[in-house]
Amino acid sequence: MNPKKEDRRVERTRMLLHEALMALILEKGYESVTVQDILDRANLGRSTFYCHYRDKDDLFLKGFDHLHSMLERQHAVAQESGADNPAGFNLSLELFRHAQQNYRLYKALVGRQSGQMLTSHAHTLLTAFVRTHLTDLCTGSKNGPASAELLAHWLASSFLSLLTWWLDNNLPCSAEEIDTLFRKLSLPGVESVIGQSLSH
Amino acid sequence: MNPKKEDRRVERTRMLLHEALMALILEKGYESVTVQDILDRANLGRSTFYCHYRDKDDLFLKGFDHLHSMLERQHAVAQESGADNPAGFNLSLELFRHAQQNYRLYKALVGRQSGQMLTSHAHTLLTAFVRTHLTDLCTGSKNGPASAELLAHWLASSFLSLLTWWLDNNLPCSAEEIDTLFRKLSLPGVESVIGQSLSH
DNA sequence: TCTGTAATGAACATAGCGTTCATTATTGGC
DNA sequence: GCCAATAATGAACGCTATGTTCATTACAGA
Repeated sequence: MNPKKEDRRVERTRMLLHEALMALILEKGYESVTVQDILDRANLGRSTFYCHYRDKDDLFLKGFDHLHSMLERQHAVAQESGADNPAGFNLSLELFRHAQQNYRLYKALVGRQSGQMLTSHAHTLLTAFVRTHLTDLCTGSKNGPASAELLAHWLASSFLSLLTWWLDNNLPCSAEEIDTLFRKLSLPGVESVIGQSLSH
Repeated sequence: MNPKKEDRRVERTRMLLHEALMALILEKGYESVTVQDILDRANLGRSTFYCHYRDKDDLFLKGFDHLHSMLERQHAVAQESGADNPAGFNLSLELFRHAQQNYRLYKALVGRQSGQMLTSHAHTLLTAFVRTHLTDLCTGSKNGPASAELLAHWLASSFLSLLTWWLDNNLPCSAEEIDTLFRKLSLPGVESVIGQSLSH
């Protein structure tokens, strides 16, 4: 019953699959990786894969939950460091830097060649994260049809748009510069809609 | 040699295929429409399809070029009506209205359920269109790494983000309202980056 | 050592794609 | 109205990839 005592073969197998997928993503891009590719790379049997995961997306997303943890951690940090940064926007620079450090992986995942799956998932995570931070800012302001939901959706799109451009153009500027650009492009719009100045 | 004198069976066949695809998109969404579905609906043979088009995307995009024509026409109108609207942004309202009129189709095409293909194509078209209008605004301004290319990319993303949200939420407000929102969100950012005020 | 559980992998069923080719239908030119 | 050129047909095929089944084997832990 103790999960730790669960057969460690399981954990090992899952790790093998995940690592094989990651390596293949770097080589071919997510979309063109096939289940058979993963199996060959990990030296595992076909049925083994389907014992653990429903399909390729499932394998990837299960391993991708660490981004969610990362967002949560960032959330906690933002909370304790007080309101020196508004609406969790400080996350953007961290993400740009992380993308810079893991350039090839990010490009394979979120670049033009990648598919819908990941971008869509990342958008969902980002939107959810930003929304929680925006809710307080939006309540009480006469923003008409502009809900926190809409703003979060738009901000996530704005961020991913710049990230994609940055990666597809092979990092033509530093993470700090692209982050500055992101803020200069996005924050004025948010301010003008919620009618409230955000400290920057 | 006169293209008009080309066998009119060709034109008819292509129209049948295109209409079948459109009808099916409304029913099942673009991604889940299969070539066989189109064939069954159009009552055409499999080989006939591949005589005319490379694959499903090809069929769709060939028929989709009318949006490109629409953009070109809009371009011409903007040219002759003078510079009363900056940067071709007057296009946005037209597109929102068109989306409202063809609600079900747009939702099937650009909504959450749709795939990458169309969104990506629309993004490319929009980016190209906006870029030509931005080039003059950007030259001569000290915008650092912010190129017209980047701004166009970002603006297209911003527009598509709002369009998607609007459609996925079943048109919670009017086309005019969502367009106003688009401008309020996007234009301040553009102004702050190119350091130049855009009319209203 | 024994026992339950995980891994195996070959075989199968399914689905969709894109091609081929011999045959049939239609059209425009005469 | 007839003919030659061209378009449409559709069944059959090969291919790739998916996801499932099941009897067998390997192994970790008590």
